[in-house]
Amino acid sequence: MPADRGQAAGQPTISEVAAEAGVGRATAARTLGGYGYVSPELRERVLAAAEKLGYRANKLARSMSTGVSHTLGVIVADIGNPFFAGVVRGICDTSRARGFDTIVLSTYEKLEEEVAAVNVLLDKRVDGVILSSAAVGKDEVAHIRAATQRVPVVLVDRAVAALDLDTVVIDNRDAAREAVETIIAAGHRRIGFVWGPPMARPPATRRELLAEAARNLWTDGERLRGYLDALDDARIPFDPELVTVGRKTEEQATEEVGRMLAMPDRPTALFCTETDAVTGALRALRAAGLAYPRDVALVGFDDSAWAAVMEPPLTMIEQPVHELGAKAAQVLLDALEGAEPARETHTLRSRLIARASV
Amino acid sequence: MPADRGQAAGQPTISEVAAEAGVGRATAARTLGGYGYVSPELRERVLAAAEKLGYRANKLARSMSTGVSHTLGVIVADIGNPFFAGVVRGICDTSRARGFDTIVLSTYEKLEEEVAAVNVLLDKRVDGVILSSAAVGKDEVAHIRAATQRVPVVLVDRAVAALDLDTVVIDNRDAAREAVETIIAAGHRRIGFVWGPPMARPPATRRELLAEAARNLWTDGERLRGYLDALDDARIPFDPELVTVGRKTEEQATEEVGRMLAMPDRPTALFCTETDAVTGALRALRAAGLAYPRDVALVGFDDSAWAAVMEPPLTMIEQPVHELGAKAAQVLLDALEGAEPARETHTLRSRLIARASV
DNA sequence: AGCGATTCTGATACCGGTACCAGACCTGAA
DNA sequence: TTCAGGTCTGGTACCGGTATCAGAATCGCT
Repeated sequence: MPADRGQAAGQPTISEVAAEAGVGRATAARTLGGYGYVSPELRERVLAAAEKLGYRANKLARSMSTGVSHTLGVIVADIGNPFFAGVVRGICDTSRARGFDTIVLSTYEKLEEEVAAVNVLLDKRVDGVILSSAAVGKDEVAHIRAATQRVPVVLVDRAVAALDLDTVVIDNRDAAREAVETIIAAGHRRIGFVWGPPMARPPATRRELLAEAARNLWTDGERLRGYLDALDDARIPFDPELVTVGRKTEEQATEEVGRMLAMPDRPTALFCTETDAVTGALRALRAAGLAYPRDVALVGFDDSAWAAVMEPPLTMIEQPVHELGAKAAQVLLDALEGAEPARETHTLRSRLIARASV
Repeated sequence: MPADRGQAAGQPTISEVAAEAGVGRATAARTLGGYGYVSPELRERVLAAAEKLGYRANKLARSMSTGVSHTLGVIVADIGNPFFAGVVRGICDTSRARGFDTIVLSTYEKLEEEVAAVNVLLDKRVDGVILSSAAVGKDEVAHIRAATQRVPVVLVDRAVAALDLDTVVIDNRDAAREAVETIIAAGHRRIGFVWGPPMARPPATRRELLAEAARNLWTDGERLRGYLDALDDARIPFDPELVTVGRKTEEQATEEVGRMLAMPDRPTALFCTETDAVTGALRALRAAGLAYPRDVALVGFDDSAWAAVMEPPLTMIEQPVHELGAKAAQVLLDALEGAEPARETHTLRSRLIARASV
């Protein structure tokens, strides 16, 4: 006799329900699965039996049989980042509303974790994948390409140039330009850029910087371009000394901003491309005995409750995180329902919340 | 001929690998599954065939057959809360290290979502569940009890009195007492408590407040008790007017703190039990034209980068979020590996980070 | 050489669902 | 009465793995 492997204590199966109701297995399955013909009378009997036994369909078995799991896979760079937490919530809300579960995986910005995550999702036979990838170059997208051959994939927050996929992003470049324009309008001409693409040393030229940007995260590149756009429009020369260098950590931001602040012609304004860059900059400001907006103006990405309660409150860029996730889920779900994949980029608008830091 | 349901484009199965290698299905399965006997020669052939076809085991099918999914289910109250994000990371890190995947679900503090989440996880046949529940009373734990009959369940962050389960929490009561003691040591005697259990109106008595607390989230109750402990030790009479009332939102905190601040004998210190309570209090302070620590001292739960960069920096309680998750995962995994469930409560220590707000 | 033990293989029956299909039963029209 | 057609049921073959087991091949030992 085979052991009762695969059967947790007393999980009733459809066969048991059928036996209890005194009908065939197929009939019970049709009733419980909600497909095919079944007379009201038998239906009633089956339902009663299922109720009595506390039957719950084994979704694993169902997925096996149908090949559909009604589950979306989500891979984000860092679930601990409120930005992604918001995006995930948007995804969950809309997919839930359309009858799909979600499995969320976080890569903590590591490409190898991302590859592993894709495999986990594929192994679990999710129906589709939403991904904010750390991949950039052609040689880093093999796992994504492999995934697209199995299930629809939509990119969120970060476009990947090497890939032609449905993508949902915000207007990073415009948002950055608007922020820097605001700074310029307040009379500043020496504007530091905190958290560009990580480089070993300051770029020698603007060209070198852009080349490096192209080899890094799409969002960073876009925000950098927006910064340069604003500088160009105002005919402010680009100074390579005014962009941070090195790894993207709060500590590094503190250090680099400290370096800028120590320059004889130090920046009078700082544009921070992420929330950790803001806190890092703030630390540097304090260390240098400087205050905003008096000594230096400050604008950053990713608004939060904290930014609003700072004294003075911070001018920040608010991203439509929930909509970003919702839209991504919608695009994916539509594709799953047979809509022709348009492979287009959906760009959502962010918003500059002017407060008192510039 | 049956349609090719269940089979995504070109996913090779074990049968195809077996055919390609010219061996029986069972032999291929043994090789790829890593169990049973198989000669080096055939093993080599099978491996080569699998490689050639790009075979990946269907974990769904495997789970069906073995009844084990190597997946942990995690249900937290709000993944958007950095506290829980940290806990989740702790869980993921350790379960990953021990060969388990995790499925994370967020209930956004709604009990019905929690019930649904439990069902989703059970339907997906996870091997165990880690849960920070919003349930309190005996009548709210049916879903948890049902889950425990199928798989091991460990509670994290929030104990549930009605349940006898393995539980991993922090020393909320002690932490709160220590924080309030610090405030008292600085000479304060009128100390507001921001974000107690939600009540319609201020409690008439201390007894009523405690009764209400018992009907609410465990953490809130513990923190409240710690507050009262410190008051008692210092022989400071309890004033019901000094605890906030109403729903637990940042707005409500702002409003209630505003009310306190308008009192003739207003509090000279505020103890905030959660991060949103801190930002809410800060808003109220600003609205009242008051500054900390000059006019009122401030201590709050859940340290963050922002708290450190505030001017002046905030004294906060830091919770060991990562350890909390890691420990919970460890306890669950041990139970899964057959360790006798001890059904004990593991209490982790938090830490008061003294900065400049008191 | 004979024979039991050991090594190894591949049928085959599961797991718990879904899908197909043959056929029973019941109509109603010719 | 017969038969075409519809309604409804349950047997059975899947899905892609794992587990059992009978038996073939090989081996060592007397």
